[in-house]
Amino acid sequence: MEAALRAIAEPHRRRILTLVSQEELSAGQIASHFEVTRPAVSQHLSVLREAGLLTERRDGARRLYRARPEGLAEVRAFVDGFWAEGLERLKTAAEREERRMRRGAARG
Amino acid sequence: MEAALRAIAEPHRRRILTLVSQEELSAGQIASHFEVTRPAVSQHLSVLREAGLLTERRDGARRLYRARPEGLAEVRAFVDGFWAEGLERLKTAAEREERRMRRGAARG
DNA sequence: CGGAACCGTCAGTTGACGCTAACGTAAGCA
DNA sequence: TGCTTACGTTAGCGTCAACTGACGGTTCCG
Repeated sequence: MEAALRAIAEPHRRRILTLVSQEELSAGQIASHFEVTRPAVSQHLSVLREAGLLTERRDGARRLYRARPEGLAEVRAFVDGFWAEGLERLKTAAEREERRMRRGAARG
Repeated sequence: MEAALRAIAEPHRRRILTLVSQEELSAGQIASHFEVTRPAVSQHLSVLREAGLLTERRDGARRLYRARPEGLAEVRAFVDGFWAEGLERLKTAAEREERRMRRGAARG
């Protein structure tokens, strides 16, 4: 999970993931969307691949990349769990508040 | 979103968030769970607070912290959206495969 | 084989991050 | 007032991350 989080914490890499989530693209096609040099994009692709967020496939002299959403499973579990806890807490707080209101109304 | 992702990419900060997601804790109580020095924890708390993942409340000489799950809204939207896209893609791929299987069975 | 296209990798630099030690501040108590 | 507790903040250091430029390895075509 650590690797996945560090990977998507970088804006370029999030854009790369978005690009290859819809269609399979080559390294050159991906690099053409950015202003940084091609080696930089290549490094980002390595980071994403080692984090399990990308699959690499060779096609002749090119390399095609595609998103691998399963790599975000742990991250999703953490964030969703945290979110659910938060909602639960807000809910119980609201209920507590409601009980207090009712007590107040009953007493005057 | 950038700040939130960078914040939760650090293991100590994830543990801090988990700690204060259940109950409100003081800086000292939080620091007692770690082996790093208290100033280090204080810095982590600052990062989390500036990322919108924490609320700070003063109580006399102490400062109480509590998780703020709403700060993860954008992160959750990104990850969940990515996950949904992936599932959809896998689903259509499976359907395509099924059609191919049926064609193969019909022809021989 | 020669050359072009496509892409990864290797130094090397710059900036940011996480940490510790030392200091400063605000609240509580004798 | 003086001491203690509870924290945040700053300066400084080591380390890592992101980037560029130069180079090397494949693949395809004439």
